Amino acid sequence: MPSVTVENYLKHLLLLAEETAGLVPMGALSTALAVVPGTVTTMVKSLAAAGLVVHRPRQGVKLTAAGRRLALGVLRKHRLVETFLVQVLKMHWSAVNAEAEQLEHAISDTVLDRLDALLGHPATDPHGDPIPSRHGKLRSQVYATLATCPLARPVRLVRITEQSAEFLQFAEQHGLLPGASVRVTDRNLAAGLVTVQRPRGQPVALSLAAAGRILIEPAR
Amino acid sequence: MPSVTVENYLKHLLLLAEETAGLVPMGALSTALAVVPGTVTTMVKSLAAAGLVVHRPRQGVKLTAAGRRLALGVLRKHRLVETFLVQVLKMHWSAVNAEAEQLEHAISDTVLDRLDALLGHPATDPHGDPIPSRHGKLRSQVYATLATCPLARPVRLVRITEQSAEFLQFAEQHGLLPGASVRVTDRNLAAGLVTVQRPRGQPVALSLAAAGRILIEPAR
DNA sequence: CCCACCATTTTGAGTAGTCAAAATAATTTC
DNA sequence: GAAATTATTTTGACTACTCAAAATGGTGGG
Ligand SMILES: [Mn+2]
Ligand SMILES: [Mn+2]
Ligand SMILES: [Mn+2]
Ligand SMILES: [Mn+2]
Repeated sequence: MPSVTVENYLKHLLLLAEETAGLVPMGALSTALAVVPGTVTTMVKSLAAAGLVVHRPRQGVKLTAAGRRLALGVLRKHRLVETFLVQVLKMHWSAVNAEAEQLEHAISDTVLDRLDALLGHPATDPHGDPIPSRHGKLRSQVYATLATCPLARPVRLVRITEQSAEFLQFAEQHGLLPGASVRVTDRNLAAGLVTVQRPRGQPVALSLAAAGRILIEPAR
Repeated sequence: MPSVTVENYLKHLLLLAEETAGLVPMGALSTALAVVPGTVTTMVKSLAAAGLVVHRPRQGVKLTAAGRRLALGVLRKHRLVETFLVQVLKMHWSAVNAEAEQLEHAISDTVLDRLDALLGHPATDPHGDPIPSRHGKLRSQVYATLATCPLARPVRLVRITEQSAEFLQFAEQHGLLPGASVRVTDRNLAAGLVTVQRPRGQPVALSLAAAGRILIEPAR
């Protein structure tokens, strides 16, 4: 069985691959895992020796099919656990990422299946992140974001890709939850500011970076 | 925070202390943890240096107050998780010990409290094992067992201290569950055999060793 | 009292993962 | 097209466990 460390490397590699074309740079992994770059080089070489990743020195890494399979398993655990924590234990969506970070390594496939059934086989977690299927299918649709969508048109939030507890608390406070319907009333590229209006409520100002992490689809 | 290894050493030390007078011999810990004796010596010395245990060379180990406090926390997690797995996820009581062995190290105190509330603050787990309170109180009553109770009198099973999946499956098949009411009809010390009769059903034969792991109280 | 046996400890070695700091390669900048 | 900057790799060292096998210490039988 892969160690907790290996599972974390593979899962983060999968997440980074989603937002990176081609190889994931070593530095990105190093940042995501909060370890020093040299450590990543060492670990990636051993993952490569185990056939879980391909390492192109000085260029980056990517998962092999075997590595991706393992990573999807961990990600499925992560997101189902998050869903459980919110729906059954009524925890706040800003707190569950940290919890799931540990639990994803401790849950057996048996427990996972039971959890999945208990929750009614959900397709997404509390943040709108898609949950990989039992057989490793991951619905990864490309969405527009609050940073790119047309102005004034009503849009529905489908997913928040920012994990930090502070941001999620802020978002919830302003009704920016998956399913909410809003309109972008202004986008000031110079100032890097996006203004969002929801049906009944004050307008909310977001940085362009934050807006880019809120995925949407046209409403109605 | 203590590592998974340290948590396991402390928890097993607590369990072994329950069935041992005085110091726990190094060999007992070595067996319980499935590591070689020399490893236990090394680890116990480092636990002693951390103030979690007292080590009397060539005699044994015991928990300090600090070590016991930590061990009770782990045991509480273990038993609440077992209860959750049986009551909410409907798993078999013979499967949950192995699952909880991992999860006990991955659950935060926050999640634990929610779980405890969801389950209605249970006093015992599915095996009848007492669950330590949030503040580290462990009800440890001394019970008779099927190996020691008077013959022919009705007794109620309160706790099964044997954890092996095979035994628990066997026990369940013969209705030997916490709460069940039975009578010991015969006890043959020479053959090491105990015969148990339950209200409607065939008599069951148990080894003396197995019978000693089924704790009871007088019924009615 | 001594020897044999058993539990425990010691010694030496290995694996997994990590960091700090120096070396190297690739990319920008001028 | 150097020189400077930045990313990555290498090197050397450390922590936390673990095992195999040899050494040691108690105990209990003769
Ligand atoms: Mn994790
Ligand atoms: Mn999520
Ligand atoms: Mn454990
Ligand atoms: Mn139990």
